Amino acid sequence: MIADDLAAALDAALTAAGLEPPGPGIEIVPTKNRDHGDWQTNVAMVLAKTVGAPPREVAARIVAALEAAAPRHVARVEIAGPGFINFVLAPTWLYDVMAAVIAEPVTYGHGDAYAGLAVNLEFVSANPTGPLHAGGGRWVAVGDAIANLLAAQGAQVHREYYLNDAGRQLDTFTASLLARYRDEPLPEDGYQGGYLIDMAAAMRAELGDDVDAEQAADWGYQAVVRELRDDLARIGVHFDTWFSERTLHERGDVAAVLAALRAGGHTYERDGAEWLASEALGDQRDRVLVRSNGTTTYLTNDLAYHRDKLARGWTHLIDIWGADHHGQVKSLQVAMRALGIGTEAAPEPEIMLGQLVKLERGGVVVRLSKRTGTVITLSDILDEVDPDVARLTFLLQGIDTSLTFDLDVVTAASMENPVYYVQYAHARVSSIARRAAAAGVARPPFAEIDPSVLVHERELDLLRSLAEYPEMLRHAAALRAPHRVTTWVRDFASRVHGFYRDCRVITDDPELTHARLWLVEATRIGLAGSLTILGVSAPESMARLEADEDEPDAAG
RNA sequence: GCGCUCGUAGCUCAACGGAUAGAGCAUCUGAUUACGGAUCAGAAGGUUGGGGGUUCGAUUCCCUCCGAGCGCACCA
Repeated sequence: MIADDLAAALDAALTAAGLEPPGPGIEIVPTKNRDHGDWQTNVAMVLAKTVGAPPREVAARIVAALEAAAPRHVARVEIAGPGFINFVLAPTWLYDVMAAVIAEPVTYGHGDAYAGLAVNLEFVSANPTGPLHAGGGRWVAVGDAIANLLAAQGAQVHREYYLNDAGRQLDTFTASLLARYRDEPLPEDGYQGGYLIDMAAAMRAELGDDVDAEQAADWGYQAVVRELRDDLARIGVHFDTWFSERTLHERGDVAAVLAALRAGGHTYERDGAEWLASEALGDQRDRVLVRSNGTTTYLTNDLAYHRDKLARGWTHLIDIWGADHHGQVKSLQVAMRALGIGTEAAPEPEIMLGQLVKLERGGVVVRLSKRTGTVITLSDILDEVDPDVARLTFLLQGIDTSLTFDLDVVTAASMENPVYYVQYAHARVSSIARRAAAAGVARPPFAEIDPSVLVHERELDLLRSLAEYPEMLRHAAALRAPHRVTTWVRDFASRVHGFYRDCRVITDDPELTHARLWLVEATRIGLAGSLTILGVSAPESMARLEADEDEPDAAG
């Protein structure tokens, strides 16, 4: 590819000019502004200091060497601005891009940055005390997309859901369920959500009128987990493992972790409890491992859990947490290090914090709480919009920013959702292919077409986007930032629509028609590939939008 | 009080330390007897919260102030 060619040429030029080879901070990237050529490098500016000459002077030496042995496709090399070296390329470089896309219709842009890495990605993991709420959909969509991103870089990825089925919250849940079942007052800070009334009725229908506490605990837990699975299936996310916290206690994993920490001299007694000396390791303060009543804290259990994931063979752990849990990040990572796992620079687990979703309805914030009973579930959302809309809405922005999910905008006015804009682009290009086939216009083998007839700016813009796609994917994976894929595909879709408008594909000119049909195919590959990473479908056709006036009026 | 995260166009958000900070929505102007108009073209909109620093270059990194959200349990 062109990036490698340019890098090699630059490397050689630096040597020829008697300069140091490229080091950190030096980049060869596509230009943002077409006035600056097609690709650019900042090498002269970075080297200026050590060379002891002005950047433009250094650039001049490099350019002289570059011109002596110009790499393929390079039409011109220019020095610009503070010392950028700009490469002006012939369009032929883009025809190479097109060939590369066509050669890998399913995996174009994928890489091997994480080949050999076995990642355990834990996300969602909402407590099994009720249905997934609407805001939790963010972790569903983001986690699944990150898994896809990592897999596209060669990692083996395992999606895992942790069920906190051993804590006090589950007891409270059971007590609440039982209270609803017996039509008694809810316990102090019980779950007030209306869903428990429905569950109690379902339990009565299934088990009769003599359910005891133990049966209720078991049935309630099973019912909730079943519901969680169903909700996730509705949005198309599959977890490879549903891990039960109880297992850790039953197998003695928790006790084993405690023993290891004691052996390492990281624990001490105070006030009848057992503490981890975590402040000395970099935590804000020391943490309790074993309460004075003899039970272990979440931290101890979590340590056992993460150690188990590694014991199961995963070489890297990633957790996605809500930002409201950020206070626990340091504790867990520091304690893992006390167990000899991970380093300060590369902690295990890697924890991604995501800002919580703010739900609005008609511009008014809706506060959600299973406790107080205000529950808008993911399932409620999926009753109104299809999974693609829900997913892309959650993937529009980075997880560092708090996301406002306006239920009215996303549901009632869903036609404005960007997902349709992108999917429509895919439906359009698919339509062109169908149209051509119906008209008896066969696409000759790619090797037999002449791509050089593709000279329209719209056509070249499509190929430029596709040229950047692999790097974008690699970067999005490294940053665990699927919203970059969303940004890319929205921009790409915009170029597709522009191309569609200005460049008729099926014409009287067979050569142009053939080349454009292949360009359309490359475009389809880019759209479908990126949407697949996002977990959004790429439809070949869409239902025609009906004009608002055609909607049956409430008065009529 | 301590800590984490954030502050970019009217609104919602982008932007590997790079050149003139970009999109969508909303507003205003235009384009269609259609390879699907759920589209396209254009206009307008900014002291990137304030102030310092690092450097050839800062929305990005560091310090400080202001503002917002969230944590600071022998709950998870």
